[in-house]
Amino acid sequence: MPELPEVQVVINYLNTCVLNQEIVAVHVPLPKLLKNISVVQFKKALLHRHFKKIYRRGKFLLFVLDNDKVMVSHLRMEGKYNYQTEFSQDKHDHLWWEFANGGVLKYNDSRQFGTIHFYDNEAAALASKELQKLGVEPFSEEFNVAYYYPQVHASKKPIKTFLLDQSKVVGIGNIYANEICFVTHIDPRTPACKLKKSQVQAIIDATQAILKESIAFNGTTIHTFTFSKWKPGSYQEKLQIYDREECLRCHQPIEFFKLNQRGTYCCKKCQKKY
DNA sequence: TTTTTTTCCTGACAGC
DNA sequence: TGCTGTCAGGAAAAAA
Repeated sequence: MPELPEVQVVINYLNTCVLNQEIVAVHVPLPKLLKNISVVQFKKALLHRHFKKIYRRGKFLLFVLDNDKVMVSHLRMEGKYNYQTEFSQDKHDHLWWEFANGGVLKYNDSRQFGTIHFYDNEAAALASKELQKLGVEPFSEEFNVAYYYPQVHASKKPIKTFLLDQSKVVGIGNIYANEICFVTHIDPRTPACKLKKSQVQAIIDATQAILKESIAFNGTTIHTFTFSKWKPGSYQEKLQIYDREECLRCHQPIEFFKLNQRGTYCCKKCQKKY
């Protein structure tokens, strides 16, 4: 389940293998993946072009073509990219590009939740319905107390749910939201508005530290599918509370419950509710 | 307006 | 073995 670190790792990977290669064929066996363009138009738009720049905004991947048009991909739950030097089709490969050098980039998505949009240029992509409402990047200078605290203070949502809100700060998903609450000793159910400025600062610091460290470990891989050629990350070994039964700090059993339909972990002793 | 619930989808797994 | 039910979760849409 890709959150910001996983998407960044994918971006780094794609930049090593598919940049500046001429696309000679496009296959889309699952047309519903394409949200605002037909299969015919999509193929026509990509044929004989190449990707000149690949980067991310939040959890969205932007593939900029040499004619400035942009493909925007969101992996949602299980989407993944695999590059192969020789083509072999795996189960759930829903889209792939063949390059002039013989390489193939495949998009694989067992749950079919991922989306692909297509825009005339970067400005149009960034102004689109999906990207336009995104909040600040967690590694940017804009992600600071002056920006975040007033919004946290104005919300009655549980803090963990608030952290997942991509219109405030992008990139945090369920796993890292759990980790951030644990590291900052805050019960995930605490209403956001109850938190002090110093705690919001601690959340900002923890968010940046955790996401950064996870990228260094190639992200978190919770579900590994045998058909995937994608090299899994190893940050799951560093997770302090997600998927654990006993607290690393105090060895008490960790409480597990659903908070707004999301699996939530909390150590009653180490995390305080306000 | 803000927050919560439902929906999308398939594979893994538990229980019978 | 094989069926049924439940769960996982990002984000849009619908409901409260």
